[in-house]
Amino acid sequence: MPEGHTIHRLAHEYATRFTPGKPLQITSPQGKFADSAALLDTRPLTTTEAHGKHLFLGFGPLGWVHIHLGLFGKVAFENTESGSTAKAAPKPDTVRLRLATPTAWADLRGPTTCTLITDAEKQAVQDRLGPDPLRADADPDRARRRIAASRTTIAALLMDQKVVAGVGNVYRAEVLFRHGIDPYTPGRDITDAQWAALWQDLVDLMHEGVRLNRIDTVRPEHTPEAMGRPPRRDDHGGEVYVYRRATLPCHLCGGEIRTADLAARNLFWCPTCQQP
DNA sequence: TCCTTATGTACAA
DNA sequence: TGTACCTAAGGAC
Repeated sequence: MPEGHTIHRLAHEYATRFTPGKPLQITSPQGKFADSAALLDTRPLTTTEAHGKHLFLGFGPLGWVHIHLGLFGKVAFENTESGSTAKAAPKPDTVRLRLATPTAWADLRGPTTCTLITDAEKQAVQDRLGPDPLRADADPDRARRRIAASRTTIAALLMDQKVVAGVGNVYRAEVLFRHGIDPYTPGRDITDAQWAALWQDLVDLMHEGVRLNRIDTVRPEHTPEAMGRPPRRDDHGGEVYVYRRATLPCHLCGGEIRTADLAARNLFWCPTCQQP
């Protein structure tokens, strides 16, 4: 479930479970990361960092493991210390990277990227990314300038990691709905006030996403309970206004949610609540 | 058991 | 714009 909130949560999880200092058994059961895993084996994880959808696991002078989950990547953590019985370890044949202590492990499967890189290479990755609403050092004006100069639609710009880092298909659809903005609005037509509100909302929503480990975007006054409707929860575990709700009635106006292809992704919006 | 789909990105043409 | 890549879940049979 990888948008930026997932990656920041993973950075925190890896850090709390494996730092500071304990030597780790580092392997690549699947083999595709075997050479680097051998280099890192028995070393401690020293720090972790997230920028947008990129995760960096720091191993001091040996560099960083750069992880990008892509669409399918997942990390499974297990602690065999507290639980009475360790869950049967899932099949190792797809595990790209395993960090393990005698009592805990973390298995990474299906990432689009898992490579050992240098400080300079890590910096180069980050230099290509826009501001991340989940990072304290983010400068929303950098994103603002790119958007203001662009004829590309705001829906496409929000997904462009060079513009804003960490926003994916769910947050993009939801934040545009929450501000009543037509996804096809060209970036240059987004006002300063609209951008300020979008950014602040992304900061709030994504922090909430980290905290809850899911994407919830429906305001309290619009929940099914508040609206007098039967309770519900979307497929992905949270509650949203438009994402993957094509042809269902809009929570606010009751009209049909629409979907369309935009840059090879599914866009969702309410044509009534999000007017040009 | 097969088919579709997915919260992503990179690269070729 | 199309395609390749990585994995697993859910639904149709």
